[in-house]
Amino acid sequence: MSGSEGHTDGTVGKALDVLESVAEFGRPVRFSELLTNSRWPKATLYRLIQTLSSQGMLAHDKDRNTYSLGVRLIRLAHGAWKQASLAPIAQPFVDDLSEKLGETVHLAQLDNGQVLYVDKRNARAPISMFSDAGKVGPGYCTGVGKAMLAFLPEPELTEALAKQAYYRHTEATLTTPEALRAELCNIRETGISYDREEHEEKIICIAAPILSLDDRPLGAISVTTSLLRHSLDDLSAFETDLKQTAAKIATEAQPWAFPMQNNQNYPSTRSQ
Amino acid sequence: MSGSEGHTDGTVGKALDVLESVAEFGRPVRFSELLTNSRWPKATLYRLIQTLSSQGMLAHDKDRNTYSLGVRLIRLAHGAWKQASLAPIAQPFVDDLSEKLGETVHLAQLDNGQVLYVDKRNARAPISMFSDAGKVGPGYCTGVGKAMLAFLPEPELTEALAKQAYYRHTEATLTTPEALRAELCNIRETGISYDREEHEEKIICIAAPILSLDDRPLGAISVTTSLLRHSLDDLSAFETDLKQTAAKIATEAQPWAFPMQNNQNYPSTRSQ
DNA sequence: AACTAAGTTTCAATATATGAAACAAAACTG
DNA sequence: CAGTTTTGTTTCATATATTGAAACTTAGTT
Repeated sequence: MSGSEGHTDGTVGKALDVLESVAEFGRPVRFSELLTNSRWPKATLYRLIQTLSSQGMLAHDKDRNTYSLGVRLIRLAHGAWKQASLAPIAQPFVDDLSEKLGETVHLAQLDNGQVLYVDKRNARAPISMFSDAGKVGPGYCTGVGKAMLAFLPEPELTEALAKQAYYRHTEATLTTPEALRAELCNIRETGISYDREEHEEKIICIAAPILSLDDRPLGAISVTTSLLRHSLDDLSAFETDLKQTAAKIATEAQPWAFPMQNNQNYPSTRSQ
Repeated sequence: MSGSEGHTDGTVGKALDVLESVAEFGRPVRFSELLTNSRWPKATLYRLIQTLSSQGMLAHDKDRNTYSLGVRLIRLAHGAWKQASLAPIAQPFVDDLSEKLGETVHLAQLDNGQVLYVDKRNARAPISMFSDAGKVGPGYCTGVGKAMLAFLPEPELTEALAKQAYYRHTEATLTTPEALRAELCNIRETGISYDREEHEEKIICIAAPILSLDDRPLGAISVTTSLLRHSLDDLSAFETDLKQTAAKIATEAQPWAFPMQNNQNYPSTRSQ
């Protein structure tokens, strides 16, 4: 129910929107379920679904008459992850950092005002693949989100700020664009962003942006921990390592000349 | 250059085809490069690319005028991975198996006649996310591929066999549909499939299909090793564990009633 | 068997995509 | 730095694909 409903980009836009609805359900879904939530009439939706199924973007379960996201997406995403995400480049540096600090490390990028996690290392335990990469989170109340927003140049920043949900997750959540803007200003000066239980009780994090030569945010990297184990002051001890890692990734990323994930204005899914 | 060129599924099909071409390049690509490999005239391709970019499926680098796959795909794929892949369900079992055997374990599904890896555990070393999941491999010369093909019911099998590249990777590669059919017949009887250096010299593997109640292949799981460390005979010692793991995953997957990845007939990318 | 809901097909009206060709803007070239 | 080539963008009449109300079929209920 958020976002600018705007542009449909013809049939393709509609088809992608359908894909997004199926994704939102998070489970195999029936035609009629999609229909109730759909902006398009029965026949239109029906044909879109047929097309997507025949294309392998949706998988149709004949027995139950349900649709899920198709595995073709996984194949395509692998390509996206390799060519348009910082993850493959950042991998060794993220490894080093997580090993040195022994805490959970996140690597994220901006996607349409939201945070998209592209890599992660858990405190211990090797983690398994897609379960974490590909996840989305809010921009306005996460360490990585604020770190990237803080360095977004003006036209885009306003757009991104307008897309935030400003839902009060905790006492500490910043719930107005004004409060957020002030915080971002501060972050831009220090080059470091904190999440002070703004997204989840007892969970804190320190994050640094990964910046291009012209100071545009390519991504962000963060160290997350729990108040049960560390205080905010403890986190600040990670600042130097974090900034160094971010700098290394930025250097490495520069030659590859990263595609700015700009100008995207597809109807966003829920964003809290 | 392969596959059935056939169905375009209107604009949506064309757009997805463009996406696929960008994926095939594996690097940021210019409009003109896409144009040379494109079946559509300039203006058409141009508008498709514009639409895809505005939708976040492609990322446009203004400076270099190149296009890459967009991060939106990663978000969508996360959904696909969670709802349409065996990976989340199989995770604990794959963990157990890889820990017990100390060898590389692959979890795969069929996608349009090809093998799509949806999870992986390395012999040691925690591996990072998308770097492995999302990869594709050939069906006709991998352990998991043959394990799944062997249990494909007739109409689909013929279709799948027709999509194989039959490229001779090694001496041992089966390079004709006939030879493959014979091998599949054998696999169906034993319930176990071997890769005897058919894809890569010195690399061998043992695989078992993960079957639904009506014996359709939901996926396959394999243990891979090198001839430098193990013989084919050694591998057969893993048979019991492998089959048990496959059975456990199948049981767990049943209630979720898996979307059969059927009837897909989108123009396949290169398939060797 | 009668009823209801879910899924599929039809078809004329309409919106959309098409693509040849003209145009504009970069990128070379001498 | 004018001239030339290549690459990228726009135009517009035409062809085509999409639309959606309604009819229809099939599956599920009572």
